[in-house]
Amino acid sequence: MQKKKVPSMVKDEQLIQIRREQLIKGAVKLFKEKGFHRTTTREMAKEAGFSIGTLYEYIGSKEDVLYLVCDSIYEEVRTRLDAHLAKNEAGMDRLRQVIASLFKVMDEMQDEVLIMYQEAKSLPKESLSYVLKKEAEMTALVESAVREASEQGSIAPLDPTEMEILANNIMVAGQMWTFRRWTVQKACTLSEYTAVQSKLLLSSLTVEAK
Amino acid sequence: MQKKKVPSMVKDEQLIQIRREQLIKGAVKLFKEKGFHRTTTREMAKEAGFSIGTLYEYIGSKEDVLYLVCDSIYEEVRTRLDAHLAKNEAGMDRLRQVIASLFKVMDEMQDEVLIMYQEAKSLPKESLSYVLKKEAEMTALVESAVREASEQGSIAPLDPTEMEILANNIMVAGQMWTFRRWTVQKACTLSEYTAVQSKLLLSSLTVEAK
Amino acid sequence: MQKKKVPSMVKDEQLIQIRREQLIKGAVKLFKEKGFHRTTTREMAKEAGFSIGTLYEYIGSKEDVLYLVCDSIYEEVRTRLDAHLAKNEAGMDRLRQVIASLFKVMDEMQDEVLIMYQEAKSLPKESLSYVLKKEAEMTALVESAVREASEQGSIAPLDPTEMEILANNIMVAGQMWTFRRWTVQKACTLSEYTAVQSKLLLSSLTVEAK
Amino acid sequence: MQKKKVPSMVKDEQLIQIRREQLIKGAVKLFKEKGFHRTTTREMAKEAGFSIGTLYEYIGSKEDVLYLVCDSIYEEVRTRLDAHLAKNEAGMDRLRQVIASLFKVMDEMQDEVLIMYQEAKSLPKESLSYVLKKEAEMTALVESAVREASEQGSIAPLDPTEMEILANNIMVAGQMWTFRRWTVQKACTLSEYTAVQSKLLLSSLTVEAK
DNA sequence: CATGAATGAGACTTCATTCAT
DNA sequence: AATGAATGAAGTCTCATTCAT
Repeated sequence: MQKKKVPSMVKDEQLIQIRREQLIKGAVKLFKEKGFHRTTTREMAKEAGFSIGTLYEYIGSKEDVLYLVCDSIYEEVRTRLDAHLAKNEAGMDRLRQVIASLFKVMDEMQDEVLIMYQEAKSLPKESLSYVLKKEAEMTALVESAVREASEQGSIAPLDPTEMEILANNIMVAGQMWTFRRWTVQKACTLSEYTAVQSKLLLSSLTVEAK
Repeated sequence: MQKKKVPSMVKDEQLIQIRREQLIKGAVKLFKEKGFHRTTTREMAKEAGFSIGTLYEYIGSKEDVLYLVCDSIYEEVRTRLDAHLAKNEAGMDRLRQVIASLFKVMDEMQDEVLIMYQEAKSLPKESLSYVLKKEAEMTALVESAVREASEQGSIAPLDPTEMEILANNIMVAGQMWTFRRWTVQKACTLSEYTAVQSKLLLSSLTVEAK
Repeated sequence: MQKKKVPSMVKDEQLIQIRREQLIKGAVKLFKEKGFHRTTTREMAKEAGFSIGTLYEYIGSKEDVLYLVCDSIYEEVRTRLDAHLAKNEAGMDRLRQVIASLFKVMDEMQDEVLIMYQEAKSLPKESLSYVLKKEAEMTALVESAVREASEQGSIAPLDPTEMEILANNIMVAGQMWTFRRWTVQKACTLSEYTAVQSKLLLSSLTVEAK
Repeated sequence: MQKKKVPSMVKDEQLIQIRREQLIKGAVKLFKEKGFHRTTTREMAKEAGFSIGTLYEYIGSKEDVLYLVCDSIYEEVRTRLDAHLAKNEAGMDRLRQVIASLFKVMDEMQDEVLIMYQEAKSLPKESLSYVLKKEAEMTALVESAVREASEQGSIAPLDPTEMEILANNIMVAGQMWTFRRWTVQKACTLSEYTAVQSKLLLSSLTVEAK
């Protein structure tokens, strides 16, 4: 569950950071095109702009690249989400804001999100746990917004299980925008999608004015 | 978009059927454990109970096995779903029945469903289209139940986009039961899950008695 | 050096003959198209009109087919050559007749001759010896015609080595018509070729009238 | 018809040259023993002194080795022939020199020549065309010597078709020394062979003093 | 630190041959 | 005598990883 330490032969921490950023950027591009398994280490090195030998100065195995990519994607998602959620609202408004932000971020990072959900399963067990934990943290964030809204809501409040499932529904609705894109992005724009999902998902928490 | 014809050197159609069933059964087990890419053709043959030479009497390439597996899973899902939906109800009851049945089938076929959603992307383009089409058919089935319920409902009816997205939400809620199992199956049983999701997903179509 | 006995599980000698003729005919067609090594036993069986199991009732190994084919071709070449040489001439006329007949047969059996010269090397040693012996017999036939002509000639006779080489030159001239066809058949017709080669090859035995 | 570019993963052009020379040398030895089809890529690598992985750093496919071998043989034949033909003679002497040189080279490179004539047919079409073109160039060289001799000759000159066929006869006589070696090398030494063939092949261009 | 040539295990696939029916 | 499904050795080629320079 710990942040896994990816081994490197290089001492200079700053250089490691730079090289890994290059690496991740190239790898995302390649994984997007052909998936993790069909991408070779040589291709990764080339796309990153260095040699295969150098690649192995900064990672221990091919799987490390996948871990680096997944970790970086989650980090980025969190960063962006936090940025969107900077101004602190509360209750129902907060929840709507969370949904809108989540969807926005999912839209901005479509390719990365797709990679996460399609390739994470290839991570070694330990790395997978770590990534799943991060995902759980995000769900918890959503859930806490749900809880707040529920408590403040004008309707009979949801019980804990219901809140947990609703939080998951919201998360999945965000992911749906990318992994069912062929259907859902043909039907509407992101803002329409956000509006409709807010209505559908939150109707158990609201009474619409007639 | 056509059902792809997987080539075989064997003439006896019935034998082909038998062997492919053995093959699919073994492959599902292996894919479940290690994924498609990490499973070798030899392992597939062995698990199915025949030699590598025999394997290639019944398929043209490794990818054909994945196609066979995906196709068979969808076929099975449809068959089971149709069986569950035999008795014809209507309106809101019908929709609740569709949801319950869908979730039931997803629960029964957890491993298979997981494989579908994780490996389908590795299918060659054409086969992928075919599989996506099958998935779209199922979504359409759900959507028609939504439409019926919406029209009969006591609340302001949903517009077409809303109905489409709701149908997708329902489909995804079914899949969630398997691919977020570590979260959601820890929180509740299938029947609880079904009850909660019915409430949450359908609240936009119902007014709960106070 | 003996005519090799190709093993068969079948008793009926007549049937063996029939099946092997079918087999040879099909094999010649296939070898012509793709060579011996690139032709599979399955293809041979199919082209011959029976199953792979039946094929192995009439031969012991794939190489046997090649032997059968080569043997049959030589047999055919000899038969045709003998037919052409039926009317007995003598001396120079005989030699000219031998050349013309040889070339004629080579022309008629181009594909077969090509196969012989390209695939014979793949025969097992023993079979190869046998085939080479047949070829040596034909060369001997030519050589004897050369000898006769030389003795009867109006010019200083050739010594034995010269005669042997001349005989080989004549044989090779016949084969050239097929295996250098892209050059030589573009330059002239068979009868022109025969005339020219007779002049060139036999000029050491003749004095042309001035 | 272009010189085909055989792909390599290695950048150092000089190293490519070295490794390919090792490869060709080993391959010639193996092809000599068992032919192209019966030689495995592993054997090639081993004989060349490196691993199978390294082999594929320097070629794209097994067929590339055959092409490399054939190309190299022709190159070598040409180089040697040109060396032999350095001193410029003319007319009949030139033609005799060409024949002697050709035969000499064929004798020196017996194994290689045999490979060329037995395996070239297995080259992919394009490579085959390229090799045939090289062979045509050599024939043209011979033909031009024939033409010169014919024009200078004391006898009625040959017409173009006759000259072309004579050139082919000379080429084939050279090849005969290797591919009918079991007959012809038993009968005489190379210098005897050269003398006899010069007499036989060129008698149409000369009048021998009595 | 960077490079890239070398390695070899192991992947997929073919196909000659057998043998029960 | 005919069939064709089954077999598995063996072939070609890939690619993650190492290590000398």
